[in-house]
Amino acid sequence: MNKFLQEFHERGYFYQCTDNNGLSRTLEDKKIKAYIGFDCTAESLHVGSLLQIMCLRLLQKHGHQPIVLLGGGTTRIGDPSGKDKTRQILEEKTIENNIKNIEKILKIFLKTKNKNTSPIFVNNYDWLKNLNYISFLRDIGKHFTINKMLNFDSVKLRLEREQSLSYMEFNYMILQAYDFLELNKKYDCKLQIGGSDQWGNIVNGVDLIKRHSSNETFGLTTPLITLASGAKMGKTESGAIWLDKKLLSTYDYWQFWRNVDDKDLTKFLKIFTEISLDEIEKRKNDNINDLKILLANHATSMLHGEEEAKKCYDQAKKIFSDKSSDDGLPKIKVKKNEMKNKNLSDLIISAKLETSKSEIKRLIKNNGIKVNNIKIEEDSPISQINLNEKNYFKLSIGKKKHFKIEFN
RNA sequence: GGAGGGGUACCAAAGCGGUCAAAUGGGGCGGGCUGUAAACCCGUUGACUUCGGUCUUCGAAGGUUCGAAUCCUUCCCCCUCCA
Repeated sequence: MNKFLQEFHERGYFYQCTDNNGLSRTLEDKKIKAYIGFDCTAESLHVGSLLQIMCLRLLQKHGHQPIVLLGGGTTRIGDPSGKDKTRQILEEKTIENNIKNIEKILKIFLKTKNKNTSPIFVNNYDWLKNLNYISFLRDIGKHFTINKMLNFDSVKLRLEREQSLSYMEFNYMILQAYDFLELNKKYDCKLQIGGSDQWGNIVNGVDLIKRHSSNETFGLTTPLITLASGAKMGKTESGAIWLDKKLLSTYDYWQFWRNVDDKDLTKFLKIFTEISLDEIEKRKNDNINDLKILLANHATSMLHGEEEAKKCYDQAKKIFSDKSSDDGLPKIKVKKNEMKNKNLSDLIISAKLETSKSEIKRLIKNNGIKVNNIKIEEDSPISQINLNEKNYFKLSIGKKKHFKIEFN
């Protein structure tokens, strides 16, 4: 098997392929261009898209060139795959904005130095916006039979549940297939990769290209990654794990990886880091917490850089290992005169660490708030808090959130 | 178009004139145990409060009543069945 495909399998990226042997041969033959489309309904990507990003990097590693399709056109329609309801239609401006942001994030992950593997960014709005309806139906529409379309899961499931499916959404798969055709024509793109929910859309593209221009292309899908808890990758209870530090701090991103379930650890090391499989195998009996740190460091480095990852590690170490040290805690500056007659709870609210006083009371009652590592029994004036010689005190909310409150 | 059923907190779901800030489960948060894990156990889960209470909330707006999530009217939305 081709090396790219082999690693694709070994790392747990593989779910389905339209033609394993054919693809292997093609990849072996020469370096190709492959594309992955990204949904632009949110302003950023979260870790749910990270596997796709890793695929792009893997392509680069093996000398192939990734094409990143940002679906400016298709996002205007909404993919019905896996959805019970029509998505809210987004404003044009929002979509444009999302695309810019997402592109920025992807550029962090992808290598741009080597011309042969540097990613090509495309926006399908460029070719979809000017389609002529009649000629599109004649050229493209004739290759799709309703009989077959009705059998695709994205459509079938909707209909079976008697959920309405608009004609607009029904066309989504045709547009995605057309994207592939367009990329095949323009760039000789031979492969589309996507999540397993994209299988139908991808197969349609491969089919369309064969019928339309008799070119051979391939589709490859990745499994849906779930957490051991059963939750989908990306959205945790406390919010999505965004890949944008404006939405999720580097420290919290690091912590996400540091806190993965034991059962997910090896799987995640394979999928979300580029540590060699030999190395992972060799270290599999290491202390599990060290391995989690390894995962966190690698995953964070890839997105925020090694230096930032190191900072996160140091910060975590100080918070959880050397509890005595207050270095590296997030600092919150407070104006002394504004807080003169205020209680601790007022300070917490004004620093936006919590939003409600009732919540703070509850936390206090449940022993959740500490000042200088000592549980506090009740809300009390700030003036009673002992500051250390450097004019700050340490505030802890729960076991994992710690802050340095400085006065000036 | 006709006939029914329904919209309750983060989600699911009970309540069907006062004892309802609203059962129960999930989720969240906090605590315990531990390894910053999982499992388990306990507490908590509208806001404000001088801790006496006060204010806002059961699709929306009105009304009946001393009193409404609960009854009436209108409107909006969703679902099921029939055509």
